[in-house]
Amino acid sequence: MRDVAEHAGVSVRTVSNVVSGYAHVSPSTRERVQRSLDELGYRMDFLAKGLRSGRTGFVALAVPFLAEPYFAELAQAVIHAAARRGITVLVESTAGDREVERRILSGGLTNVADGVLLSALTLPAADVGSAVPDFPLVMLGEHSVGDHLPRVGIDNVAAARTAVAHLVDQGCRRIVALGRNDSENGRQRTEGYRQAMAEAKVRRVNWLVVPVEDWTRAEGYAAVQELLDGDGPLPDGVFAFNDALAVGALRALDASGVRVPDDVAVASIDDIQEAAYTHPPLTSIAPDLDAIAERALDLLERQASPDAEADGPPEPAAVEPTPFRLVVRRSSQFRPAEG
Amino acid sequence: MRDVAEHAGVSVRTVSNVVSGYAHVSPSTRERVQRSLDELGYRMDFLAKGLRSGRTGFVALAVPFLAEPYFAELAQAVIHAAARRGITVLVESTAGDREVERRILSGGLTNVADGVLLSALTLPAADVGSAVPDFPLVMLGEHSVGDHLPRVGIDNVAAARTAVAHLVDQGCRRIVALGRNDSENGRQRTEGYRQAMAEAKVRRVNWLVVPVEDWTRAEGYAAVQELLDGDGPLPDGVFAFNDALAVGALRALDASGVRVPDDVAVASIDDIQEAAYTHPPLTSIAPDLDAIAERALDLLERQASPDAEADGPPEPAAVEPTPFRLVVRRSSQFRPAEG
DNA sequence: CCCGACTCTTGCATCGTTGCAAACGATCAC
DNA sequence: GTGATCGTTTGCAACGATGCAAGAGTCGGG
Repeated sequence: MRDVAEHAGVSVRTVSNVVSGYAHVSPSTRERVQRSLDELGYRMDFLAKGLRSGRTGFVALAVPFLAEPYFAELAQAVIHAAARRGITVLVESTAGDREVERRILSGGLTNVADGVLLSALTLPAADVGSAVPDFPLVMLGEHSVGDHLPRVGIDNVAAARTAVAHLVDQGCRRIVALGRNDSENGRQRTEGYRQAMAEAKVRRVNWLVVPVEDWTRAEGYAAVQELLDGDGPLPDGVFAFNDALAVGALRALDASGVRVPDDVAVASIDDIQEAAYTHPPLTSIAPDLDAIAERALDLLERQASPDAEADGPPEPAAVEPTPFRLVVRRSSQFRPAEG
Repeated sequence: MRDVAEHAGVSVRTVSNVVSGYAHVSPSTRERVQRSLDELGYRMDFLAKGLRSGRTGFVALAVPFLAEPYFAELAQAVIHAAARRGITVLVESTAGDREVERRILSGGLTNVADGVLLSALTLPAADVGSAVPDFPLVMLGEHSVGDHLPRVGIDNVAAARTAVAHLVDQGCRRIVALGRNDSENGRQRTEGYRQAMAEAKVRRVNWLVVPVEDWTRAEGYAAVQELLDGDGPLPDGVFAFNDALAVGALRALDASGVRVPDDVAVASIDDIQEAAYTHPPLTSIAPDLDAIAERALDLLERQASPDAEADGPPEPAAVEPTPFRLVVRRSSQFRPAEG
């Protein structure tokens, strides 16, 4: 910038004014500086700007596994939404490591990013504690890790209930819930399953929740395989906690010659792009990723604004779940044999 | 840092020495400073450090679509490899926008990142020109956009040839190549297809290259649908340029009642995780993503090192393609009716 | 007992940019 | 003609860290 100033015969400060679009710069000066700028191929140093102004224009997004389609699509949505605001996204992959998530929560990314979006998969509430972080933070997906933290996501209980109710509507009675684990998300989706089953007055003996380690295709495959190998009565419906599990389940059912949806109906949550191309196409709950991304960024900006501390607890509207919809495809077109 | 110095009763410089692990600091001082550090919850400012030292510890990775599984998995591999070197990855999504890619090439990320990894999908060679960028840059995937730029990726011609040769081995004769477009990658994979067909002495009349816009599931579906609706003879093999296209193709074949692999064998390139769960499981060429990530980072580091300018053109070894292997699954188990 | 060598600590300048407030020149109203 | 006002430009300091080189203190050898 110093070079540019010299080349244009003005002060460094004036160059800064031109670059940052300050109003009171005479057209002639502006043009002259602009020419020097172009001629010398000047590029602004983000670091210095960030150091001086305290804002970097970065938002960090931490997800457990970027290679999992759901998170990849979420990241894409966030990047897109951020780009429209002139914000660049820094994507971190925590690998589901509790330690990494904790480090992020305790401010490991401050100074690098103006705000942090954390999609914590494994983080137990205990780790979060009740400390409110000293930097803008929004939790994605989890809806009760800590009530004091702003968060964005669908209502997991309602989503699960909707999916299971749909299976019930199709005539399924013996519905397996696939995917319980000790995550908050897992608990909530289990609860949604329970509610739907209770509402439908399905007899308790037909309730079955199958636990898995991770919500991956491999786990879904293994769990269903085991179920089929067992000696219990076969289910007529599978509600997978996410699409990856459902994809694994579909493969296992297919491998064992169980027909979907004729013998077993399948539905799940996430509606990743892959879901429209499975065999058969998968019925799934589609969260509005764009809405999630937009709202998350809104919340970050609100936290960053100076009057943030004035309004104490987050507004009720801020924690209202984002919308979702049920996308019905062939996997759930179950019609039980009459009689 | 000033606060810490005051709290510990030493100078700012000494605190800096402790933080950066300078050798000549007395144990007592070190411990005292360390205690103050912990007590005040000191966190180093990346920006200031970066501004002073000229290195940020960031590497930027630009891919066309993060939501495409192949790129998500590639990003995951890069993030993982970078993490082991203490490097943080900044993931950009260019949305396949030529303008965005060009901006990155002309240095839009300098100062933010120590180096840039660019996976350019659409960028024509003309845009690259022959100008060598003034910052560390490594191209991913593309293998002849500009010979002067270091690049990492598999040999696309060989990969395509291997996949097609495999289909030929299975007895396929009328093999459709699905995915030509005007990208460099597309040209190379088309060339590999041609070579394999020629080597197998397949009659020209059985060669067929179907063009598509993007390498997505939807395009793969549409292309195959159109093919089946046409009045030409049906193929007995499909070589898709990537797994996404293959997934779409499988779905279209299934929807039309064409059996895979009995009627048509399918193979493609990428071996994304999804490939093991399609119907039937998809035979695919698996590039070694970890090797790609490692080598790309190596090349960046070499460019960043001070003696980089000494050794003129990149070493031959640096441009040697990374390894890949053929993963055979059921989709290619074609056995033609005898006679 | 003094001096050099070594260890530990420190002050100053600096990276590239922007906030602040003053300086400058011109225009305007009285 | 003079003071107030406005638009335009500028110098200085600062953001938080590190490179450099010098200062303070300690030890051992001559």
